[in-house]
Amino acid sequence: MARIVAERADIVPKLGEIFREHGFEGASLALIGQKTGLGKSSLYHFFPGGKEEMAAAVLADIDAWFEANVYRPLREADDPRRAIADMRRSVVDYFRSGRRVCLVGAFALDNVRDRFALEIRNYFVAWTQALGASLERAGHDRQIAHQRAEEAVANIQGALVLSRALGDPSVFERALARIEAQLLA
Amino acid sequence: MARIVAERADIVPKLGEIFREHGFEGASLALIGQKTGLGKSSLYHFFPGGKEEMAAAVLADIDAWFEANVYRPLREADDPRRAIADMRRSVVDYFRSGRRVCLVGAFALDNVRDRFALEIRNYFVAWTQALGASLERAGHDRQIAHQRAEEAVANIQGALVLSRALGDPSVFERALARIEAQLLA
DNA sequence: GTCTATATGGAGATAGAC
DNA sequence: GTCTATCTCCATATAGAC
Repeated sequence: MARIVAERADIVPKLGEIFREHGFEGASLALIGQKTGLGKSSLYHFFPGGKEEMAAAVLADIDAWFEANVYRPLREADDPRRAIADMRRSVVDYFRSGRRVCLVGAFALDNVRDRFALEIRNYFVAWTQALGASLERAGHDRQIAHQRAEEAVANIQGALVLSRALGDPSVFERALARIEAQLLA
Repeated sequence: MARIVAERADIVPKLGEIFREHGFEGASLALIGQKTGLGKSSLYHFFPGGKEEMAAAVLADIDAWFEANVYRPLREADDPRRAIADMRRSVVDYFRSGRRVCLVGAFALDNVRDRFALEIRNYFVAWTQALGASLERAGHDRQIAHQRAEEAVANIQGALVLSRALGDPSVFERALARIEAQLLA
């Protein structure tokens, strides 16, 4: 099972952290090599497409994580209100109370936005639709459910921006408490 | 008055647009030279500190604009509720219904965040305090006013992220209508 | 799969003439 | 204040041995 040699699957999460901390352009191959402990040759062995392929792999990894841990629970849970409360916990945890940046949100504001426009779009569409489905099953009108979901997803991003700008994780936690309350109201 | 030769004051707004569109690292000196019509020498004549000084000048310019057009009206207007409605209009206009990125928010998520940590922080603190002052004068408890202001400022950033990610300005406009309604409620 | 060495381009920045 | 020419450095990416 566990091998000494590197595998793509081991590297991708590390790449994610590096991109989160330094951004796409700020994550030089030298830095990536340093942080992953891999030489450039190894990196190109795993990702022949270079940095762009690395970022794409990270985005796919993020998508898979949210699909399994956020979207699907929202869509399929027996109790939609409980699923929303679970979402809050997952999200606060995932973003480390706002200390961790949302890579997709950061990409959306960044120079790379055009290169990953589809992935960025899909992330937010999927989240909004899954949350909308939960709200609908919780008894809301379809239109209202979608509106509220969109609002919540946007507000989470806003909380990430502000809490990072102020260097204050409590901003994020308070915001997520409010967002959950609004969703459950 | 109006001279042919370039002045710092003429260049800074252009720099702002370039940084908004391409990010700090994506705005190469070659690109800046191209878009401003100035050679590198001229740019270094105006900004001996290079790109960092350019970005600092842009942030100072943004701060001055918000101070004059947003913060001061919020603090000093006779009718605080009217000031909040004016803020919404100013903000929708300024961000071109979400088509224009908030440079400060983008910097907050970017690699350059540490270099401009103070300016980024001040932007959001000033906005939150000015809006909080308006809400207080509108009759809210000090604590509540601050909370609501922080929430609104964060939500505006979230609206910018989402509307850009979806490529849909209507997301931004709807969000700002909601935000205004929540502030005036 | 990982190493060392290297190609090549573009980045930020500067010098000095005009 | 703006030009042309140039410096230096580091970026991404590749080649080929092991």
